[in-house]
Amino acid sequence: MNIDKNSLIPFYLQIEQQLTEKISSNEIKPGDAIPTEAALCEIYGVSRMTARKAVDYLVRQGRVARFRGRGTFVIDNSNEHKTVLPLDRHFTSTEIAHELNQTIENRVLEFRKVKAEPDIAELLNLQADAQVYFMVRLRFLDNKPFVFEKSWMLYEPFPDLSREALTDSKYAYLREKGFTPAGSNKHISAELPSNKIRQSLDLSRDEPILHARSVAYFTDMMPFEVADIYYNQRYFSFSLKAQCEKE
Amino acid sequence: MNIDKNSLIPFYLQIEQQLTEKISSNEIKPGDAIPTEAALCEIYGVSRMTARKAVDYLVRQGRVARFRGRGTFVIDNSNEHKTVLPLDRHFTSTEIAHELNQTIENRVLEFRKVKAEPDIAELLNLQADAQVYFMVRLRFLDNKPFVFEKSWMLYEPFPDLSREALTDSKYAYLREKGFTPAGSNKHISAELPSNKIRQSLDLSRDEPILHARSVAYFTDMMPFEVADIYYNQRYFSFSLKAQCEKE
DNA sequence: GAGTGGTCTAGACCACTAA
DNA sequence: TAGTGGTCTAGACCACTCT
Repeated sequence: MNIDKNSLIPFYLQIEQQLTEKISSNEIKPGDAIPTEAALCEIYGVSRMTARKAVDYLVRQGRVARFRGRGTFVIDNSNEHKTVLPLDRHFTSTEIAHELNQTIENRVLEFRKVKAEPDIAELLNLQADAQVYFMVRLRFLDNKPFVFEKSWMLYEPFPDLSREALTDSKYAYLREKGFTPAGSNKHISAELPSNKIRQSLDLSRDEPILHARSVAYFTDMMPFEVADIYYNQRYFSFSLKAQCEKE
Repeated sequence: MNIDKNSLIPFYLQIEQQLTEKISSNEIKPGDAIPTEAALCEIYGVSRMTARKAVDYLVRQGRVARFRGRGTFVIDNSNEHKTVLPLDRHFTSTEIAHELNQTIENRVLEFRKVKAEPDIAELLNLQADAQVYFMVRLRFLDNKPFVFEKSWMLYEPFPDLSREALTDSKYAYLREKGFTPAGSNKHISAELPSNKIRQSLDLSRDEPILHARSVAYFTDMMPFEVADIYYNQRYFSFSLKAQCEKE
């Protein structure tokens, strides 16, 4: 319950470690408040900026959440109550919503034709500057936003793609047109969200988020869509199956 | 090149947005230094703490890296030079190392028998307090740390498991014993690393990391290992394939 | 030695919450 | 109204790098 002011370890790190210890050991339980910033200054004999910096790290690690006017509280990080969504299945959100008996909603934030940037064009096997659709969708499961999705899709075979089709089901539209999506390759990373994505997904500025750059293809292996997908891990947990051998 | 001091948007956010814009538009290119903290104070007419806070966010987003005594530089975040490792294959690191003609090294940091905590016991279909192996490994591909792995494994069928077997290849050991790993289920999340993991993987304190809670099972679907795996996305990029339909 | 980022202080004013 | 976190200032000393 004290810091060593002669230590090489910065004050804020020492304070963070002690708070972490108290949370891990359940001395401060999920739902409980940690000491207020003023209290931390008092307890450890540091300035408020230093106390805040210690708490900053706990916030970023997702251990606590701050509420102005109320206090800073320990978060229950267990996945127990989160809905599990598979990362290794594609175009199945509608199915999953059915299985779970939950509603699904697609909100189309942007939809227009653009010239493909070089990296997108290359992934789609197009000439640079070819026309593609660009769309941004925010998707809700049970009224909770679960993905923010920017995507670039082939224009040629789908000249009549509409906002309505995207609001309904992109998968259904493609099948109607006689194309069968086969799957996608994804590259997964952990990132901090931009402001726009953070706000859309109803996240705090400081929590990291899962990001996938996905390239989807038809059964003939023709790529038809490149997407940047951001997954909301606040209410959802994302799973995948790994196999030992290639088939 | 100026901030609005009457805006409701905090100064540090305005500065961050302007820097982000300059980096995105390539006005400041990868490898270039952004203005020093003193310069930012001068340019925007703010105190140093405010200027630093703006840069803090860029650091966390992985856009820039700070070097004491030298400056703060824009990072090249393209995946072009990263080695791609599949998340949806299990126990294949040795194979992959072979394919890439790179070395693999497993450093065993801890290895002992412990009583299984309730959550681990449940996942392994054991009684609470049953004996299990607990091990921590740091694994290197081409001398770069690519995963930090804490795992709990069945003790019963493997009374002679040794540090040496873990240093060599866990997969090979299991097959020798007549057990055939079939795959694993993983839950993926984005997190900020603890100090220990950060140091092991040679990361900065501020970059988010991919985490998987994995449950591995044999061909008869018997679970044999629970693992917390942390993936280093600094030198590696992690991929997976998604299918459209269940088989 | 000059310049960089890393840490820290002791204040300040503000917006929001709860009693 | 009292207490909380959110932002901000104008300094300070330090460790490190580069020349």
